[in-house]
Amino acid sequence: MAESPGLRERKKLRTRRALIEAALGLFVEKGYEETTLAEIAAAVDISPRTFFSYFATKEDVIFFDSQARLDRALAMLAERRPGETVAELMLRVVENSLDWAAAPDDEAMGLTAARVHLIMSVPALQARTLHVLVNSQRRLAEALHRAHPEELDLIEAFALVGALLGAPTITAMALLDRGDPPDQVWAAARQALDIAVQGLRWVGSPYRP
Amino acid sequence: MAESPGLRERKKLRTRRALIEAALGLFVEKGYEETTLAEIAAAVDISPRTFFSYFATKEDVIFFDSQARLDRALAMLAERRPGETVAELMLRVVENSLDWAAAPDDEAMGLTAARVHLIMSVPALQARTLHVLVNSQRRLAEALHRAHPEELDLIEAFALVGALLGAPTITAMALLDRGDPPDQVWAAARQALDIAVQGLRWVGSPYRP
DNA sequence: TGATTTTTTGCATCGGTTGCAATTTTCTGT
DNA sequence: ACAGAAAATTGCAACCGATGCAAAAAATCA
Repeated sequence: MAESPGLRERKKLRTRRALIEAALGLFVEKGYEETTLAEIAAAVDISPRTFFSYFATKEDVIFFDSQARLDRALAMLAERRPGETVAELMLRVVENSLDWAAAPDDEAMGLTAARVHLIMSVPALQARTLHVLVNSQRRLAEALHRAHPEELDLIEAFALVGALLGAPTITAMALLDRGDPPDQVWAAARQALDIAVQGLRWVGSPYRP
Repeated sequence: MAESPGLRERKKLRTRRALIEAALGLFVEKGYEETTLAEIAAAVDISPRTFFSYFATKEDVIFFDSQARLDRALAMLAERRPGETVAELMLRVVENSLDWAAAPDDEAMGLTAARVHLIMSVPALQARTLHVLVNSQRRLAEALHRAHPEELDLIEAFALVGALLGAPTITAMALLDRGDPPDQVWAAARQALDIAVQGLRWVGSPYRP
């Protein structure tokens, strides 16, 4: 057992990849809603019915790697460095995940700029993004609490993760949505993260009408 | 013009209300996905086609009041009190919006517990909730910045709103999802909000493996 | 009442999704 | 290389949500 993957799995991987690329290409070319499942299937030369043995839904072809991304973040949680506070650990995790919008087109597997743009501009995909995001935040918080239960109770973990990720996330989404260039977006998200870390008491001064 | 509403509009309001109530009842009774548009229409005795002149989508029958809620929050932004910092103002807005999960069943118009439960348990509705939430956060941040541009630049506003709302939001969603009772959820969300306000440097101590 | 405007309705259609059974492809042991 | 088991692919029918369109019904107004 554990042989090198047979023809079956190699083929399946290839088809999967082809589907992702074909779909993305079509989405970019003619829009997400305007691209039909049948077209995607045709582009890869499989029957429309077979599409659903690769992806459960049309959306999934866009979000194929969200699980892997979460796994990577969860793995980072296990590598707390000596002398590091929990907050610093989470900060590292969040920074690492900020590649989200920052990574330049990564032929291999990354979020291409085209994908980011799609995700930000199609309402159905926006909603799904947020769903993924919040699920991830939840899992992160739970893992963080489990890993260091003496330092953080569950609510504190949620608050930590929610504030730390909420600030850069909404910043990034808003700026991406308005079409700001990715590097500016990334810088703004970093800045938002810093502000969240520092706490909010500093913001502003008493109102003198 | 601006007469008392004629029969037409009264009827339309009544039908709208009936649709909301019938739909919610059916959703609770047999599940969201399992309830068909035709059934909802039949319960109110209109043709299925007519449903779409009251709500654009099936989801909308659940989210009919999200716009009003955002408007209320935006209105609060305009009422900054003397001596209040921007952060304190936002804090008040967020606290006010936390009624979201806290309000007991409100015959009049509020989010009933049943609705909260539906929203938390049906993935499509979860996604939509988040979409609404993030849009609201974005609008709030933009309004906040516009109202007090000397005190907050746009990024700071996003960070403020994102952290302040992100912390209680994810806390509430996670706890509601796991079935915690609403009053506990609300308390936890309040606590998460406090933590976000204070900033996160305090969390935990250096790691000594 | 009769003419006008708005609402409702039926119908046909489309796209995403699922269940099922038949068919084809790959794998396993010999 | 071959037969049979296992898995993947396919076509087909059906369901549901959603949309466009034109006919029918209801409300408004003169």
